[in-house]
Amino acid sequence: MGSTPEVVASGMKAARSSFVPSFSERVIAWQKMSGRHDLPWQQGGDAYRIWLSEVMLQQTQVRSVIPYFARFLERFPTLEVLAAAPLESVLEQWSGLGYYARARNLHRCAQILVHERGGGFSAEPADNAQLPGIGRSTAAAISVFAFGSRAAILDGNVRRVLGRCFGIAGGDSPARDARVLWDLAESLLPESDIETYTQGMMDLGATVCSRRKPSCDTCPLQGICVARYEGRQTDFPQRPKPKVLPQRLSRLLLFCDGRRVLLERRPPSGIWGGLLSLPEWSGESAERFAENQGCRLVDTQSLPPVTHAFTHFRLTIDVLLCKVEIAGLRAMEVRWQWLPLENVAAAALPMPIKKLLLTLPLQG
DNA sequence: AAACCGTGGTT
DNA sequence: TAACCAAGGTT
Repeated sequence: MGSTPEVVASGMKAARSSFVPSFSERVIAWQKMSGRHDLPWQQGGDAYRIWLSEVMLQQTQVRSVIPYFARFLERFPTLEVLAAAPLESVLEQWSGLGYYARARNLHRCAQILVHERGGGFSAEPADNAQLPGIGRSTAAAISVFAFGSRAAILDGNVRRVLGRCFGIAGGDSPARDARVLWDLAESLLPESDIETYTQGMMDLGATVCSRRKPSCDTCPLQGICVARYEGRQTDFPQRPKPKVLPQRLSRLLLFCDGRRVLLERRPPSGIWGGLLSLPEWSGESAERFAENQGCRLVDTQSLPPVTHAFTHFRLTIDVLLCKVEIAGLRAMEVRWQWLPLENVAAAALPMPIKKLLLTLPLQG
């Protein structure tokens, strides 16, 4: 019984189409073979760990996050422990990781989940996107990895992969680009294997489809990528014009009696919001400042300026080191705190301040 | 819409 | 070394 030409033809057609993998099939196959599978938050990830990792990874590289992730989980093993902890201890664990609104939002989010939302996340991305610190992409990632929901992420990696593969360079309207990319991301979702696909898009962007030197020869999308076809990989995504960073100057006081340093709680919003730092000095006399803090000024010394680069400005820090004797414990406002030197490393301090205090010979 | 919000590593 | 870059969200 030979096959009819029609059967053969349709069979060939079916066979042929199965050998032209779809976008998602390419990503999934690549992920299984070449993606990352041993990141700490990929091991038996419950929603709490997945959420924590996604927030820590916002604008932050994997290598930087790994030690913070482990320490944070050791201190706050569960969502309930985190919700019950004081914000101060959360900021202590976050110290050095940057973008401290993430830590404040994380803490608030934990309390909302525990006290108002039945103790956990929803499988529905739109629900989770209502929570503080969780936008559309992070909400989708949580729903995908914790619940297997079918939702699209659009982080920097996915933007770059899609922008290159489909030749979306943008330009005049970032809002329109975002809408196009989100629609594209959703239209490409596979019917199954959503976790592998989502991790694959992230890993592809992080390893193969990198910003400067993409490894197109090992890319599963090399046959369908517009940017590669046109040799314009580095045109995607289009980068905004660099702006001249403003220069700011901050004058800080370092009061130390040989055993403790005087710190001031920063306002809850703005740069280093909610952290402890050295008190800002408006220029009044150091003697007067000392008097107000209930201590006697023994010696002062200007330290070499410290420079620090933020995303949107450069900061020069002038520090006046003041050796003091604490005269008496007067009632201070809660924002003031004498911190023992041995507690500096674990305190909720901005990194440049922590490094300064750990570098200086303040003992004795 | 655009500004704001950290830090460490790479080039 | 200065500039660039990295798993965004909020206001």
